[in-house]
Amino acid sequence: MFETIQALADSTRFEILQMVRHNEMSAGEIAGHFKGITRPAVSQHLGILKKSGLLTQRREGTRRIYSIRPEGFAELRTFLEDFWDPRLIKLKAAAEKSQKKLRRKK
Amino acid sequence: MFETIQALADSTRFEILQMVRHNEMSAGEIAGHFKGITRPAVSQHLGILKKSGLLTQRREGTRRIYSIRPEGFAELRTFLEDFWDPRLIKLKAAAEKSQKKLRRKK
DNA sequence: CACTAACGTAAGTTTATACTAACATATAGT
DNA sequence: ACTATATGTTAGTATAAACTTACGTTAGTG
Repeated sequence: MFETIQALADSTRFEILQMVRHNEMSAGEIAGHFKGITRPAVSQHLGILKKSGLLTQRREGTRRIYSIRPEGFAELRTFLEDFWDPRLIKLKAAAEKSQKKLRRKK
Repeated sequence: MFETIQALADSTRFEILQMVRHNEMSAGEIAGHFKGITRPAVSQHLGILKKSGLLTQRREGTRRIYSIRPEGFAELRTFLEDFWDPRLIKLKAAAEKSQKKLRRKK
């Protein structure tokens, strides 16, 4: 899970995900969109994204096609939903309300 | 948004969030839970978390109390929901289904 | 006002991460 | 079998991020 977050937290990898978000792309196509960064570097990023579960890869001849792995994003969403339970917001709001009341009575 | 993701992607900051998730804590209390890391380092992490919108801070005398900022997490959740639109999953699933049918007819 | 407690901040150092260059592999075509 | 294309891998380097030490600040206390 934390691995997934770390995979997201790099601007190049973030861009890659934006790129393949709708249409799957080959490693070469992806690398072609980056200027000022070499192909091997992109390849390494693809490896990290794959390992983290945010991308999947399939082979097509000599090319490797990368596409979004929805499950990876779903897991992350679920984690965030569970992390900060909205029910706690209500409890906190109630607590603050009663505190204000007490202060006013002083 | 990306700032938020980067803020999450550090193990110390991740732990801090787990700690204050349910009960707000002072900077000193938080730093006290970390051995092998100094108080100033924790303070810097708190600054990053605050700047990213995941924590809020209020003063109480000489102490600073940190607590989760629900909006920060909500924004992140929303982003992830929008990022990979679930409707696309259905489209893709449908496409694959019809492909299988075509293959069977061969 | 002097002193302490609880912090944040800044400058410099260490460590982790991204990057490059050179090499390795695998598939397709001639 | 040879060559080209598309890509991954590895070792070493450069850059960014986290950490430490020393210092600064603000609110309470005698």
